[in-house]
Amino acid sequence: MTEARDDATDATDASDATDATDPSAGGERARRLAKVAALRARGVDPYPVRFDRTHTSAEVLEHWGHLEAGAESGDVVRVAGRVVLLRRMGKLTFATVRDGSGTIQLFVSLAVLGDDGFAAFDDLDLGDWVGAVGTVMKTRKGELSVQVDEWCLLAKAVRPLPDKWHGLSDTDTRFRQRYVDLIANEDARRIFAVRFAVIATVREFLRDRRFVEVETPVLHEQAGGAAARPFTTHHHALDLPLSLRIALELHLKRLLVGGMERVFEIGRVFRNEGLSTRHNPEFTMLECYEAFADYTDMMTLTEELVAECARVATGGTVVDVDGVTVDLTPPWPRRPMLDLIEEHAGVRVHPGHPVAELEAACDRAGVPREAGWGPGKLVLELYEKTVEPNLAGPVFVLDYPREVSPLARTHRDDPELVERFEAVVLGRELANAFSELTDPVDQRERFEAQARLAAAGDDEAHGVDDDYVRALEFGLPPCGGLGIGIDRLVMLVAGVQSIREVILFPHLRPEVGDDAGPPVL
RNA sequence: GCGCCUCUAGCUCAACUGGUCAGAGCAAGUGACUCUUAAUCACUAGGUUCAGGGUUCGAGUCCCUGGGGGCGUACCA
Repeated sequence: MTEARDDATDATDASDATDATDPSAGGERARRLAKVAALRARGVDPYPVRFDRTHTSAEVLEHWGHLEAGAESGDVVRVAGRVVLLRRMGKLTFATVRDGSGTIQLFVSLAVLGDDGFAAFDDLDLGDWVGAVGTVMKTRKGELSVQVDEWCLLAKAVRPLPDKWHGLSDTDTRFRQRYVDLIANEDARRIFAVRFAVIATVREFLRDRRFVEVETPVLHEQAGGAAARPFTTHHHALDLPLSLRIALELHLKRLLVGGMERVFEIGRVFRNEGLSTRHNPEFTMLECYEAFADYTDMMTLTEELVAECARVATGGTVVDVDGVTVDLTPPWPRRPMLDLIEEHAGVRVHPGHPVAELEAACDRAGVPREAGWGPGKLVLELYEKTVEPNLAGPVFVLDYPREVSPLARTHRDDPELVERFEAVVLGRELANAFSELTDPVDQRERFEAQARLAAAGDDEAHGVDDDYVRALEFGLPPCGGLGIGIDRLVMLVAGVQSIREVILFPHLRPEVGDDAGPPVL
């Protein structure tokens, strides 16, 4: 028994009263808080200001990984990380320490540190952050290690780590306390590494093609660019109702009017709708616009971009999502929507057909419909209910009804259709793109049609954006636009089924209970 | 919003049809151990079985209400 341990034990006893009301980890948190007090009493700061690190664990492996078992390099390094495993052997302790790059073993011996230093190291708990100074060596069993000459506590953890083998699997806790998930679960760290790689790849890919990254407002006077219910808020000083954006589209196209020929934005958008494995109220959207291009150019861009993300994230263009293999290698098939409906529902429809006929087609296909839907909406419903869920993909679904696409250019060959596609993978929309509508008169009419829907009670339709039409009146060059849900792209290349797995802090109902409350001291 | 499933120690999980059933592993405490690798070994402690009602001689188990989560569905161009 060392003096330090005596202090800690006494302090624990002194704070026994807190145990009964401590909501976390039984008495473990109180015990560790008592250690913090004991450290301070000895003049040790359990939360010091900084540490000079010379090497990450990966760098130690890179430079000294070749050492022979049992060899000492003689090179001194300073490493830092969280203690995730401890193996105490009496006068020798092995600690596995993890930093952002991996893990490194600390080799800690009584003979080197002396009684006090060794006893203090023995007082560490799993989860504590430490900094260590020592010689790089390899144990007789061949484990690369730092033989510790000096060390210090960098941050005391007062809550215990989850099970070191089984990790943390409770989804509620994993998402609410993502920090614990990231500590405990290798797969969580992997998924977010994929996410960061995908976003970096998108930026690099588009910059290589001379797209300029821009930032546009999140607060809109009038939400537009998509069919969705916005969140609303209020600006106090201006006494102005505002909406959070539901898309990036309208501002980006204004920039093309201004002469910026290729722009993109990766930004958060917000939609006030239900939650599911595929929907989070706020999610990250990529939109890019290219002057003088049309939707066929956007198809090429899409398949190349997605394939490149998959290559960077996984090394190849064939991904596996829960046992289902998807080959993302370009080119992807391009199929008109009306052909697909004919294949899957056995009926040749067209948005130019009479409403009664299309309603009958829906009824025969067992697709529920609402009174008042126009022909375009009926055709779209037929597609979404009978075709989309069955498309393994990747596939480009081409040429949507004009009525349901108020921002897309009328099709060059068919006035009832627009030049629009969605990329579908595993029955889900991954990308949405058009040859953009550039005619200000046509655009105003489309907006007015939406405004009539809104007036009729459709809370996902929006009114006329006068400033946007004014911008078009200055001349929007012919252009193609593309939107990709980054979260869904990450899900695809990371091979996960829930959007919550790829969002660091997914939206959940408010937490109940007192575990997150103030410390009981 | 609706339907189904689920909630047991800090973590991961047990407990046949209601009947010594509140248990195990990890984590924690004590002890042994100078080459471990999820270290090992011995001992110890740890619970409002999500909350509140109810049925019963008896409820972790059955019923009701509420809460969290999951899945499906609706909504989601």
